[in-house]
Amino acid sequence: MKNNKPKYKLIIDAAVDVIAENGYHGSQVSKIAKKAGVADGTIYLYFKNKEDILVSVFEDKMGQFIEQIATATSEKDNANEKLYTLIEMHFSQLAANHHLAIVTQLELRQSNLSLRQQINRVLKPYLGVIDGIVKEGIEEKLFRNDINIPLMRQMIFGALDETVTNWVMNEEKYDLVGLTPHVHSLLIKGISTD
Amino acid sequence: MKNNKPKYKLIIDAAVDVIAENGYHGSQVSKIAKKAGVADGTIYLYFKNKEDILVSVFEDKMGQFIEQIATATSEKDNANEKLYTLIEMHFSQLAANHHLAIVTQLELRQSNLSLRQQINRVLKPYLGVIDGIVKEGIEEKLFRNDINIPLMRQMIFGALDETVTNWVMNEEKYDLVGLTPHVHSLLIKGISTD
Amino acid sequence: MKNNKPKYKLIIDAAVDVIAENGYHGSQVSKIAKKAGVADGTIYLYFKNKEDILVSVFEDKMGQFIEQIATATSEKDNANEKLYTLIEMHFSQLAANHHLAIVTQLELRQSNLSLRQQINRVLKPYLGVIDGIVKEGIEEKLFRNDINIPLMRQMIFGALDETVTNWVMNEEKYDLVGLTPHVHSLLIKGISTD
Amino acid sequence: MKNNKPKYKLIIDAAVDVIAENGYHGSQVSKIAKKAGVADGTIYLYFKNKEDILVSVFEDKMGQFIEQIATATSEKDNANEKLYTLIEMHFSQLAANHHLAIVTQLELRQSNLSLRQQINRVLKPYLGVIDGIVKEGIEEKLFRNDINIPLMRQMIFGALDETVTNWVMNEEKYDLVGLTPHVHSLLIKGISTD
DNA sequence: TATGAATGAGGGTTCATTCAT
DNA sequence: AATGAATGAACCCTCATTCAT
Repeated sequence: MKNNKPKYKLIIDAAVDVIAENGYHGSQVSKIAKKAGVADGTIYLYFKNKEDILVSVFEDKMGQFIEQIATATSEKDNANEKLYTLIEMHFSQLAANHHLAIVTQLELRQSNLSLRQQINRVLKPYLGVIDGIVKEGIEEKLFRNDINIPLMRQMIFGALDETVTNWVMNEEKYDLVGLTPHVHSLLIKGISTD
Repeated sequence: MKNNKPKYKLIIDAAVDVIAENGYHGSQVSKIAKKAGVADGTIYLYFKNKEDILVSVFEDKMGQFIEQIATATSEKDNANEKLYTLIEMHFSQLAANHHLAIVTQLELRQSNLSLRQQINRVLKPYLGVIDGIVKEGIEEKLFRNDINIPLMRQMIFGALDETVTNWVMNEEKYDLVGLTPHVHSLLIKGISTD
Repeated sequence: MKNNKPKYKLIIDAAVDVIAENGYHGSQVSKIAKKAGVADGTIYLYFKNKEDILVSVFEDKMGQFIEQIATATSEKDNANEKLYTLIEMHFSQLAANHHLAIVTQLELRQSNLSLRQQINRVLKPYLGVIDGIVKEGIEEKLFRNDINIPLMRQMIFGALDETVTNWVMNEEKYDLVGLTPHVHSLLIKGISTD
Repeated sequence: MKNNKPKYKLIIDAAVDVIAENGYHGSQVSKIAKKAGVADGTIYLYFKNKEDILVSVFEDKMGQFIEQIATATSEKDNANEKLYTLIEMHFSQLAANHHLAIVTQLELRQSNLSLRQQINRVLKPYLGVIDGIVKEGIEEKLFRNDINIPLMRQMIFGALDETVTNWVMNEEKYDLVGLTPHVHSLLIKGISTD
């Protein structure tokens, strides 16, 4: 219901900007309300509490993020290409959205455990996409069949996430998307020479 | 009767326990002082402020953590074995210290940027150890010579970190150390069948 | 039932009472809030910080004090009568307001330099009134033309201030306003017999 | 007893310097101890508490101040000259001792009521000296015999004190001692032309 | 006498949330 | 639906004083 309201969207977008500009701890509800052009109290007509705003930011933005990746990978023919596309889009979407990258990689991690768990819940479908690619790769005999799928998924996600975080913390000074083939190659072939 | 441990150590150890039990935001200085058996004011004879306690916890505990790994890996003969040992010890040390694992993987990440940057500073030597192993592997021709070392290091660290975080968030229900050969294998050989 | 006074005024009046009763250092913000019948946080909707309450008390109360004196003296015909009126009103206004007298003569002086300088700023117009009377007296040839005006103003203010402070410190046991003719006479004619 | 100890003196002198340099509220006991070259605890072998240090500073320094003035005035032949000498020495002693002037005129006034009352006790003898001069002047028929002596004393002290305070607050930019004849003249002859 | 490590009470201020309008 | 004034709980840190040595 609330997703259809324009104010809901106004507040979500204001929250991303405010958090990116002021940091997690500098983002008071009143500041978000001001940026969104609504009264403080209005926030509570659309969100249960402050944490709900943050979760909703993540749901909303990551929802789109994940959907884009899910759609794009589904159009590829094999697991190898799908993984490449996933990496490329993971990087390109965050590289294209400065504020969102700061919020997801740095600011939202400063939240309490409860929020972190809800964020993980939002990430579940993305992890599902990765799982699907790995499974498909095994079926296609492109990937080894002795791998622990959840573990592989963690490694892929951990590698991408750490790469993006480092890029953000280094003030986005280099070309993130350009790392795609290297990351893909390392995940596919590993580090070994043989 | 009295505790002979130096107060500095008492406070560090108390902080780990209190943070693990109450979470980052539930860890008031007074709670740490009480657990350490000292007065609130005594904390400030040994630490500049609350953030300094947290940084010191990380420096102290991670300092040992890193040193153990550095020593153990240096005793191995080649990069392959060194990487295996690094993974195994990374997992085993955190698996052996429940509270420390919670603090490093979950609670300390909820901190502000300033603290995060200090934490990264402490991690530098560990990243240096990983870099060293990768370089050595290339020299030994065990590892491919076309890999981007900082990227590889990020992927290794990201994979280990994500694996431990997931283990902690899943309430440590499975055997973390047992994942060592799988993680090692994936990093070394990648996911591909050929 | 509810108090219709604006909160700003409620807090100012509460502050005068609380400071007079508890002393400067015994006047916690929470005590002032309680006396004013508002929440602690409400104070900060009307005042920047605690010091701002104190400055505002002085501005508000002394503003009225000074205006009364300025108006009354302007209605007198010559500098001599104006000086008499100034002394009389200076004494009578403080004698009529027990709490205000304690606050201005004793408590507000226990403040830090920054507050003291702001208090001096508020007093400026009063010192200007005194200067004006002295100048007028010189023009009217009632007062000597060889006097240093700032010095004379300091002496007049110092004499009045010291007289009121002594009266307050002696628990207001005698008639302050009754001293008017003596103080006036001493300022006008000096101590000498010739 | 304690007055004979060198450490007592060391601490008193350190206190004057520390207060003049750091202000009343910036003068922690530990800072005074450090400046005096003794341990914090040693302070409490010579002084009951912090307030006692401050009272003792005033007793010690003002004791000398008053004694000098009492001696010098007693050597003059009539009340008129004695008053002149008192003003001159009041100004010159404070003008000669920058730190002491700051402490007596500004910093010590930021103290609580109890300390202020003790300071007044120390000032009593000085007020007695002024009283004596006024009485003598009346007896010598140099001064009017209809004046209220305590009031006159307040006015004299108030005038001198206000003059010195203004000089200190104006960063001692002009010649304080040079004001002596003007202040004397105003006190003796008043402001009137006749 | 002298030390200085240890104590612990005390308070200004912020900000998420509410509710009367 | 919308407002925004009002609420009040929560907490880090300082520093005068003590006391075991």
